[in-house]
Amino acid sequence: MPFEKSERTKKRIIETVAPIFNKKGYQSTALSDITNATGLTKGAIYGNFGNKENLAEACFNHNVKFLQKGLQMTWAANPSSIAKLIGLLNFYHQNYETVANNGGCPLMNVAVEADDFYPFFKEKAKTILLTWQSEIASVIKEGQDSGEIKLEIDALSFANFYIASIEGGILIAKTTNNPASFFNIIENLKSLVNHQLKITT
Amino acid sequence: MPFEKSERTKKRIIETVAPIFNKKGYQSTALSDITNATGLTKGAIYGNFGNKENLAEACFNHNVKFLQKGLQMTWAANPSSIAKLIGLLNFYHQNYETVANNGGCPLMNVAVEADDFYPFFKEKAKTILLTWQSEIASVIKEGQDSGEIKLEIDALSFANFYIASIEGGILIAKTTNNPASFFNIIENLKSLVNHQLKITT
DNA sequence: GTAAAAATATACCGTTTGGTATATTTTTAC
DNA sequence: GTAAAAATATACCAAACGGTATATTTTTAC
Repeated sequence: MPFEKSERTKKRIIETVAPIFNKKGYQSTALSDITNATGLTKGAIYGNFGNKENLAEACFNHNVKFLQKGLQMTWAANPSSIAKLIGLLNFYHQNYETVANNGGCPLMNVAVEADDFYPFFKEKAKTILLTWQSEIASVIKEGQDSGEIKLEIDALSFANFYIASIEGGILIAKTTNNPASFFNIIENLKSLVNHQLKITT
Repeated sequence: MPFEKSERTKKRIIETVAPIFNKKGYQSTALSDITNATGLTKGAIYGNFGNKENLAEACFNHNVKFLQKGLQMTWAANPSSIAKLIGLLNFYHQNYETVANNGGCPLMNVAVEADDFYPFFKEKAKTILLTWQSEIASVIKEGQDSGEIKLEIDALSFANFYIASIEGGILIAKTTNNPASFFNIIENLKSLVNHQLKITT
């Protein structure tokens, strides 16, 4: 079949280079980093991706996909709203090391790097962040409809707080080399979900 | 007096370049950005700072100083522990626009950029972060000693949560161009301080 | 005002950057 | 097996990078 090898090579390049972009930053990762890591030459890279920005975008999408799948799997595995919110916190806890070793949260990395100078990447980070926020908020609203979660809770406000704490927690844990401080954030959020959101009958 | 002009020029360079470093990143800010912004030549820059890294460090210190002074002023202005914790949140609220226009939280920016590749800057960010954390924790402990704050609160754990939420809040607000989402985090934290920490007689 | 010293500008250096045109190799289809 | 096509490697380009040696200007001290 045509294109088959090309697709396999593209995939291999993305998987090899995505962690490097996430660690060094998209601007600071040089073509030489890419050719060294893959063992390919510039000709091969440009033949497959056209330019550095296309490859960077493909790698960013790949980095984000891991976290998006985690949310989808958590949603699918847990019927109740409270269980979804707790389950997602468990997912982040269990995968902290993986994320940390991969260079941290790709959303945060791109947001910080692109914030003041790369409008395209910034817009992408913004969209994903808002989607994430509204997905959490929807779960809270569902819980309110089903009688699981207190009606006086502002769904969007709590979703915002939930996400901010997680992102800040990754930042602190990674910077101080102390995973426990991230786990502490997770426990604090669980406590908020169980005692501030949940209706205890 | 000798050295006087040199000191004034250094100060001017730092004040001009510090926001650029904070926005573009320390690696991605080129000497040409520096000479263009200051109107000086490379000779002048190198005469004053020796190399790019020294200038970057001086600018980072300058960027952090604003936030450190805010904490000191808040501590000095508020005798009680609860008032200190609330006062600092007010300080962050009031200065959000200033920080955002300056390129965001310098600690976050340096932590993200330096995390996986620049050990010196990463160590610096780590130290400042831990100092900040322990300063918040100390205030909480003082509040516990004076009978203002519940004894069952884990001071370090709450300090960690407090800082993480603020950092995450800045990230989200800046990325989504929505200051309100940062103010929302601030209000949530105030609520936690007033209802979870404070002893209400 | 003048000489010494300090600060700044100019002109250069080697290296690395992203990118491209072309040659070579590998894969595909028959 | 062979010819066409696709993928990769090679060799190059101009521009930008951080940095430095030296010349020029400005400031300082007397």
